[in-house]
Amino acid sequence: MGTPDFAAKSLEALIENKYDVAAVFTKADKPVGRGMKTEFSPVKKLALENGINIYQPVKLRDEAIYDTIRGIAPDIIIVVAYGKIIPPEILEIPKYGCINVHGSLLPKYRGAAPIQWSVINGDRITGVTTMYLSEGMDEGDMILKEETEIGEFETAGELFDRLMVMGADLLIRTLRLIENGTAPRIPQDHSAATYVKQLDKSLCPMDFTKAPRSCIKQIYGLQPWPVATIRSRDVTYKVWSAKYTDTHTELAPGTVISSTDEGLEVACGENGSIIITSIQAPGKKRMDYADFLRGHKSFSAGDILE
RNA sequence: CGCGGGGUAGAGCAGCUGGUAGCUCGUCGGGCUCAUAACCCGGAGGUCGUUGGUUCAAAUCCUUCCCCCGCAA
Repeated sequence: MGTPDFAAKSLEALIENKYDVAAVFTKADKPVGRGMKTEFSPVKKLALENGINIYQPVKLRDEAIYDTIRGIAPDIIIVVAYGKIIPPEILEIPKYGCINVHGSLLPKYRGAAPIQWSVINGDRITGVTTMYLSEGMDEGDMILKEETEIGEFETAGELFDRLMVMGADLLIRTLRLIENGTAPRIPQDHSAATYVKQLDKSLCPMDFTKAPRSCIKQIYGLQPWPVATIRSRDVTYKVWSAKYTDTHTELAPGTVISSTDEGLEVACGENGSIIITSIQAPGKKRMDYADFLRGHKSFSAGDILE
């Protein structure tokens, strides 16, 4: 059961490793994207290509669904980013239970957007965890974990792509342990749990009162969506990349220090600054700051970014 | 038919109440200078996304299609 790319990668691994995928559950198709065209989810596309039965129930908490799943009689149910809560009645059906692949080192970052938050918060290490599903949100016993370092300028999207590969690999290793009956059940330390919420645009405006590293991490953690922004003279610009500086300034956070081909240097918290090197104006595409300067009324030193 | 913005020299933009195109940077040549990414002079470089139409005349007005971007999901 799953929906986006992250889940499709795991499904792909199952297929490549000759696991018998009896059925796939994915969210109902709905209009998406420009023009509101209806696109199939990545998981559905992959399932179609491989001739796997597809189910797209609107709600799972339904006796008819339970019967359907009992009819399929799965040995195990694998849930990856399905986007729905699995009712306890379903958890009881497979003899080996239900397992999940999560994009963080549990119990840290339970919830919706663990990968993005690990970047935004400036973590240096993150990873993926496989676990048994329980009734609580990401509270089940853990099976395997794998760690990885987060690059200083790695975007959440890039990390996402790496973790979905790691996750798929970890899933296969987890299944092998379960098949051998040697899979551990490691209870989570619930007192150490943290929860993260889905990202939204309220996180976008740059908060220059924070330290330079936090500013940098805000920029890279919000990619590819929803993307950090700055605002000046009633125009909002997306900020795509930035670098550190060795500047020490007394200027108020958000003040433009300089605007050159090198980039837009802005004062941050802790008397530091960052230099924005890639930006996007409304209706335009992303461009290097030097290119942006050619045809736009640029920012000037002393401007205060909102 | 979900809403909206845009496709003009290598790059970024202006022109768009119609008269065969301009700015900044880059590039080439020359000059100035101890010197320079500075300054001055000059040159090259454009099927104005595509199709058809209106007109004496269209980048500018109408039309077909393609592509990019934002919102919304």
